[in-house]
Amino acid sequence: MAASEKTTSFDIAALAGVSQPTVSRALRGDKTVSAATRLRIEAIARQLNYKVDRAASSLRRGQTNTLALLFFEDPLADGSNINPFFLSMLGSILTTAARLGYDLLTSFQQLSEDWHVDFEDTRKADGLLLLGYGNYDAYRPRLEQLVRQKTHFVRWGAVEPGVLGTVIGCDNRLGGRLAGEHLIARGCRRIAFLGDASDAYPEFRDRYRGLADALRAAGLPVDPGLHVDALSIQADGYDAAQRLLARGIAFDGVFAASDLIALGAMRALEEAGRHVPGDVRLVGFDDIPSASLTLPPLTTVAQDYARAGAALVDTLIRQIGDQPTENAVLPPRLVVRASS
Amino acid sequence: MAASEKTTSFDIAALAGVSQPTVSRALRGDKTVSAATRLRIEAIARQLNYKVDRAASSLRRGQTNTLALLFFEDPLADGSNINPFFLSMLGSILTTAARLGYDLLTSFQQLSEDWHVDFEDTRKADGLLLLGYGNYDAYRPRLEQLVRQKTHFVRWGAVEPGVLGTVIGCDNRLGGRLAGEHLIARGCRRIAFLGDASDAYPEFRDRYRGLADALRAAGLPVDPGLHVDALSIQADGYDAAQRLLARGIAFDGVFAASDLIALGAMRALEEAGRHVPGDVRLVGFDDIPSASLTLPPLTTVAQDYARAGAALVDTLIRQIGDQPTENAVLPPRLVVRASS
DNA sequence: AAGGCGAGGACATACGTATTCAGGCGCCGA
DNA sequence: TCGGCGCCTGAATACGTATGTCCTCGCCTT
Repeated sequence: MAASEKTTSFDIAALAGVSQPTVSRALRGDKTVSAATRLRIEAIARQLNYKVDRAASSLRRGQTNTLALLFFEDPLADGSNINPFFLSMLGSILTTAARLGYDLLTSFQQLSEDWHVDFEDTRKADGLLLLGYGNYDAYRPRLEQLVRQKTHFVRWGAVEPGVLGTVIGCDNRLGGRLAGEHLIARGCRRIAFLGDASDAYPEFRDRYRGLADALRAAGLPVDPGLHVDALSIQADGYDAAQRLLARGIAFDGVFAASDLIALGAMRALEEAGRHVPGDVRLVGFDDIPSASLTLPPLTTVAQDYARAGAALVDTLIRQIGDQPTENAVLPPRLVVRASS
Repeated sequence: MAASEKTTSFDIAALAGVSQPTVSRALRGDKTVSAATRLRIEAIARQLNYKVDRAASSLRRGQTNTLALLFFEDPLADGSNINPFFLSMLGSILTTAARLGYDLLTSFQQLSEDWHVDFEDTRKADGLLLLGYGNYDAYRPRLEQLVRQKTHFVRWGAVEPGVLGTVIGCDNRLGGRLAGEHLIARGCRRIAFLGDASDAYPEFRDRYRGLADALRAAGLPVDPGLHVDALSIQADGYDAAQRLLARGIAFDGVFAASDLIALGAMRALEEAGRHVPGDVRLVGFDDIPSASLTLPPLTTVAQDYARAGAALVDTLIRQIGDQPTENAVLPPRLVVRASS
């Protein structure tokens, strides 16, 4: 314990009476090292609390065994407000990465202008995990650059033809339909949609399409007047609901493109004296932790974030290992609570 | 753009007509490089999209410019359930770290048995950030080892004499007193406390002491029968409230040691027909994002997590730089909502 | 005019590990 | 008995950067 110097593989080698390369081989499980030697080396390493130096190993091998997680979002992504839905994925991402021998670097987009090249060029990480409800059009050039650079990355988002890179996402259209069918079954006839449904936000757009599917299937009209744009933050949901109210058009149900939007809308509706669910039935999307705690508890389309996180990491690591990977669509699930 | 090889400082050097060391010095801002040379090198580097290789740099300098964030918590820390209060700190931690030139590795304790040595020995990170409401007694040996190893680490927790390492925390006793005074001012005379108040959980203990301070100052008795142990998860709060109810002792106020406990208690109380705040006034601690969304919205003692995260990172980095650091206590703030 | 001094860079090398290549040793077959 | 073939292991080296040492050149001082 006197040694204040760092323990290196040379120290282990000396004690084991072998050379440094043998130590390296033994600890990496190389089969050319005899079992007896390996066991001896492992014992000594454990005893001295020796751990392979990450930097040296990375430098030599050219890979870091680290993944970078990037929260990228348009509105207010100042870090104090990371979308709780993505935050919920953190647990399973960490667990899965650790199980596969990877560490996780966390960051968010606003922190560096060139996040799309930074992690690759500096060799900080072997691959990127992109999480966020962003403006797809705005990010497209950067994604293109990632593809050009052959950076390994997996994104959470809308799975559709021609999408850039590998994408894992949920079946947003199905989710939208579930929400719509549920509201219709509850007697709603005029269902508003809060969320930007342009191609820049394909996830929200698909949720809207799902709602439209349900409406048409029930023989109900799809009224553009009942669609209000909103980004995925609470303040935007609040504004959107107010704009909807200001239009003076009748509605008896609201499908919000995300739970955060729904929370904002809920407040605006209550402030306007429109009681939920008495006057207006409300459904959200995501099932963030707060959803079950609101007044009233929020009916929502739940995404399986545990499975999502695992799938993201799994896919990314397979991609890093140059194995073929595919986009994946996870099924959503309707969680009925009191708001509808 | 043809080069599929990695760009190195040698490439830049060749193009700039200087040696590799000069490139290194120029990019690190070394003053022995003339301004003209530096500008030339910087221009070429930018053009080639050159970035210093993290692994090589770390190996050579012996430091990584990376911090490790560790969520450690006793109950249910399976990652799917990271305490939202600590999650809320993530934003300011990321921001502050980035501003000071550090990356952030994230992990949680359950993932590795020897987290307390891993990050230091592998040189993955220059320092550790420890976040969690843990059992202090259980962790003490590990903290002692960190101190022995001279690992740089800063912990969020209770600041008190004889504490191990550097600690940033909030004034829990003051927070407890604020909660107590508020409940007393609202007319409560028999206030229950939900939370483990042993020395193993010094933060909860201090909150309890603060409550006792307030009671005594008001000339009210401190009844041990009104104290029920609970760890900081919702399920435990639910159980604790049920145990309290089962005792059959009268109470008109509840101070929960954390918001998660309060949320669980709120449900148990409602299920038992004890209306909040009509029959029982309830106050929590932390001000997690969900607190304002519950039914009724939760009165709570807010911790300034933005400031907390910044202080943690700031202190840790100063410590890494061998500058003297001190424990710090941040003032809490009472946020009055409908639950009281 | 000669010595000195400072600025600006080049040279050599260290950081700790992983891998390629070559060699030693024992055992088997002919 | 000898060549050869595996099985292990050692020697040498590369990964890309950062830094200590030394050198060169130009200018200033006396």
